[in-house]
Amino acid sequence: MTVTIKDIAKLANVSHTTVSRALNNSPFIKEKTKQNILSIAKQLNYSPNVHARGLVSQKSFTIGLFFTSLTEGTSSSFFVDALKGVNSVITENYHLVVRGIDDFHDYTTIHKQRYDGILLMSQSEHDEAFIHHVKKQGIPIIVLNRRVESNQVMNILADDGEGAYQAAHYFIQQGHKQIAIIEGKEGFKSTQERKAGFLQALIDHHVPMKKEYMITGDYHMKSGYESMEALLTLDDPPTALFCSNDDMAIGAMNALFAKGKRCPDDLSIIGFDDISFSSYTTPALTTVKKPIEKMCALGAEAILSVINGEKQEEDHMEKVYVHTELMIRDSVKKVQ
Amino acid sequence: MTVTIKDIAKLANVSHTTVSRALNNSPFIKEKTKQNILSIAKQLNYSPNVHARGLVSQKSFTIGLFFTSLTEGTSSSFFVDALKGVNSVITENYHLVVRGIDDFHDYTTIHKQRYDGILLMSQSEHDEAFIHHVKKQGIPIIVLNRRVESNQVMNILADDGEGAYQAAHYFIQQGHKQIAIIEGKEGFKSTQERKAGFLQALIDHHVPMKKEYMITGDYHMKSGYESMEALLTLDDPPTALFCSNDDMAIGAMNALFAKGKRCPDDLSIIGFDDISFSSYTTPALTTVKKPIEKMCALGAEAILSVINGEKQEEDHMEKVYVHTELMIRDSVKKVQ
DNA sequence: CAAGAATATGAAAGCGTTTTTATGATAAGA
DNA sequence: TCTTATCATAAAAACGCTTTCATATTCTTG
Repeated sequence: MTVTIKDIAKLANVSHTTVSRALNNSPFIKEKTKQNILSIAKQLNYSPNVHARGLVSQKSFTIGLFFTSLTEGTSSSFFVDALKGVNSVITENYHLVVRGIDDFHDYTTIHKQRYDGILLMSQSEHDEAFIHHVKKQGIPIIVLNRRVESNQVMNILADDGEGAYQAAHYFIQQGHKQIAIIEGKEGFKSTQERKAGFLQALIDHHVPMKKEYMITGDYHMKSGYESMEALLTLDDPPTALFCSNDDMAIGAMNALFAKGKRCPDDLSIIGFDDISFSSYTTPALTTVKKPIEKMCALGAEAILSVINGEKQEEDHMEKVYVHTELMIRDSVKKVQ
Repeated sequence: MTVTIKDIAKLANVSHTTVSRALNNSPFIKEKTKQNILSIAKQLNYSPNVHARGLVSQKSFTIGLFFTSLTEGTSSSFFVDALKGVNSVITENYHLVVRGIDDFHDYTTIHKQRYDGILLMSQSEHDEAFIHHVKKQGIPIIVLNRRVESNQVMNILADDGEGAYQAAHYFIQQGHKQIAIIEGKEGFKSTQERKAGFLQALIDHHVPMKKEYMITGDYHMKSGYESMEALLTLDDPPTALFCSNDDMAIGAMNALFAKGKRCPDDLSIIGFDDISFSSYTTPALTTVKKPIEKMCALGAEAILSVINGEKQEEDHMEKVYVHTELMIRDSVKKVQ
């Protein structure tokens, strides 16, 4: 039924070995023979059997794109951007497999013969066990988005701290002195880094911080909404609010509206991520853009170059930082 | 290096045949032998070589999740919901491969030995060529979201027409008579169905339709924004607006605000899809909920049952409709 | 207790490739 | 003309598994 190299061999009157070589354009084959074989293959709509090939060549032509979780803590645009980035780089004959780490009970199926390489969009330190397993299997892995301390792991990062610093700095430039923060999900590295960058800007510019101005969220809109409600009950509410992601910023904005207040007149808001909705809120949300798609494209290129033997995994061991950018829109007011 | 059934065989002092049988729990194996082999396998962290297995069993343990396009016309939440739905159903040992049809130059790599089954989240009639190819290869396929006329194809659909009908009907119930529509991307089936359902409701309730009230969008927020601007220049602007998806509804809402008008006081709006942002706009968007995740889960189950031989593809040939639901929130005002 | 039936295991073939090794044909050198 | 080097192709082995067919062992039963 399905056509194999043996079928082609028969028609071309050569051995299947010759066909294999012609298809992989080995130099030891006469040009004429090769062309003949190629044309027959095309005519028969031949497609090599991936399993047979994989069995002998020990390659799977499969790249894994893993997330910490598919269901939790990942905003959908984040997700899609990552997929697009990887997808734009890998060629047709590669399989891109998408999964969440938390889908697995154990890691026995994460095996070198199944994945030529793995991209991990990491959002939590709990991913370490997974990374360790993958490294142990000898699968090339590149961790995106979250800093991994080991210098044995390829790492591409957005400078979250820098981005948060930019946001806080912008508030200060605009004259704000009472600046609050809604933090991300506890335990996430991004949560810590953004908070740290934010606080550093306040310190550097001698802006005092109140304990009541620091609220823990979980990256969901709902928590932004609820945190905002809490802030509004304060005797001395802030004039500016930095949210650790856009979802929470939008939630917060909405809570503000629900209380009859206005943005940016009553409160200025900055988000983080620049999801596609940010430019369509009212007012349009000023936010820190994180180049997810670019990071993933870079990551995919790096992993492919390792797979194809063009580079060694060791050549990629420095941390690569991709710059964040403050997207200034309409949700911040200049005071005084 | 990697452990094979032969290694296990040696340790267990049996033939590799016996190991294979024990691992696949064949009934012809003594319980004691089997347990022994299983424990050794576990101890060695054995994981079967997918290629070897696939080569002989002609299975790939790979499910393809295809979209019309990864980059165009697909809102990100739509995307993620689909992934979640499929993912919740398939087991660990399956590979889920995600791709856009438009990523492919030709379909030679879409081959039976590479995919045990394919789920197509279809958004355009241009997908027919792909569907045809897949059918010809003998790969079980299930088309989601878009009605395919052939009764040789498994099909799971949301009743888009019904949903649009509900939306228009609700407008009419609330007393609206001047109802506009921003349509989706041209050529998409969903665009046509939603429009048809919308118009049908107007017809059934004797509400006249003006040509200027029908504007073609492309499912992106920007087109919603621009279409709204156009509507506002009309001498006799509508009091209600149905948008073919939420993204455009949000864009439209924003254009309304930009002109200093208010929703729903000056204009009532209903969207379609119920993306996660819909409940966090101000006002919260009334919209038609489309159960993407559920559809995909159903689809995945169906395809798995076919793959596992529990059902025949023929058993699934009726069109399955999943009901839409009108999510009533705050963006529609009762008039008079 | 012998003989056939039932049960448990093993040997070998085969899946479709790539790769290593062998062989035949042609060209070059003496 | 004969040997040797070069080139093009073929034969065979290997990848790790499943499955068919054969064989050894144990169990029935008259």
